[in-house]
Amino acid sequence: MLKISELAGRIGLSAHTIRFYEKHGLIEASERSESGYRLYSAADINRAEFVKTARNIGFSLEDIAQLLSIRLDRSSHSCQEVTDITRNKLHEVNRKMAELEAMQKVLSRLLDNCDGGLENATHCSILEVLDNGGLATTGRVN
Amino acid sequence: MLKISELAGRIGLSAHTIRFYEKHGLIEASERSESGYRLYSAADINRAEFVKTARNIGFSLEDIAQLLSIRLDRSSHSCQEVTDITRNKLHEVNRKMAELEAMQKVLSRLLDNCDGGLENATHCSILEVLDNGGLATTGRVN
DNA sequence: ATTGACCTTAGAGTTGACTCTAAGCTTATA
DNA sequence: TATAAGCTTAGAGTCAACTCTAAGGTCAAT
Repeated sequence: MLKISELAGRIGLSAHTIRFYEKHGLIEASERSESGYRLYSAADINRAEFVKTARNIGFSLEDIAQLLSIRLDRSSHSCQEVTDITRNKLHEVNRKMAELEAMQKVLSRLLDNCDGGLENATHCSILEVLDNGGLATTGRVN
Repeated sequence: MLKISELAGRIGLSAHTIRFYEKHGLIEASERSESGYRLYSAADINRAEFVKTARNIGFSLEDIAQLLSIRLDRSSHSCQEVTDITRNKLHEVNRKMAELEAMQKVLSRLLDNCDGGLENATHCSILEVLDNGGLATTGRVN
């Protein structure tokens, strides 16, 4: 049985975060010591590690709550429920990537067109683009 | 001179958001009507459009505040100050992209290895990976 | 004159995932 | 025995960028 900061050290979270996860139903201590300290069993540790792994991959706490409830009673849930959660997450990641890629392209182009020297910004091309509502789409299209 | 919701309609923001931007020093109404309504001049509109364009590109409100102060007095700022802000933003975007790419890889691999059928989740490979601390890095490396 | 749409302000609420504080027990070490 | 480290709780604070609410004043049209 581990105390909270032992568990924390083991899985790489703070004790604060573990209590926070507990409040959200993700992690629990199946026992308490006489003085009320949380005590984590091997099963509790596994569950906490599951949470940490899922979090590392990028699942939200809500996703993880769902995954945990499936994990708790695998036989009454379908494999599809798990892939659905995973696929939704992948879609979300893809959407965000697309957004970031668009930003990346614009920012790189802004930098390409601006020398960035120490002279004053009177004719700074980046400021001009911002003033003119964005990059003109004349010329070649990517 | 435009009233706030006219400006809002013109640049595609809500009146709420414009007031919010004003509170943060990004947008201002250079005049007020007798009854206290905000009135936006052509210069105010340009500034608001600058803000909107920068926001669309992905700059934070803080970045934009800096860009605006440069724009307000271009001759006493260097072009480099602008490229620094832009380059920092690009780095930030690159970092986030790398994170998302890592997530994307893991999620796709999880889905590849799982059939996602309607049978129960007793042997769901995704749950197994989560239980075992993540994807094993045996086999080929990407 | 009365709607209804629009404006004002100050300030609170939202989201997600923490992060920290305060006040007070408990346990281990010197 | 005293001190420090660690635990408990409830609840507040943080971040960014909105988003909304309440209570009230203004304006155009009927």
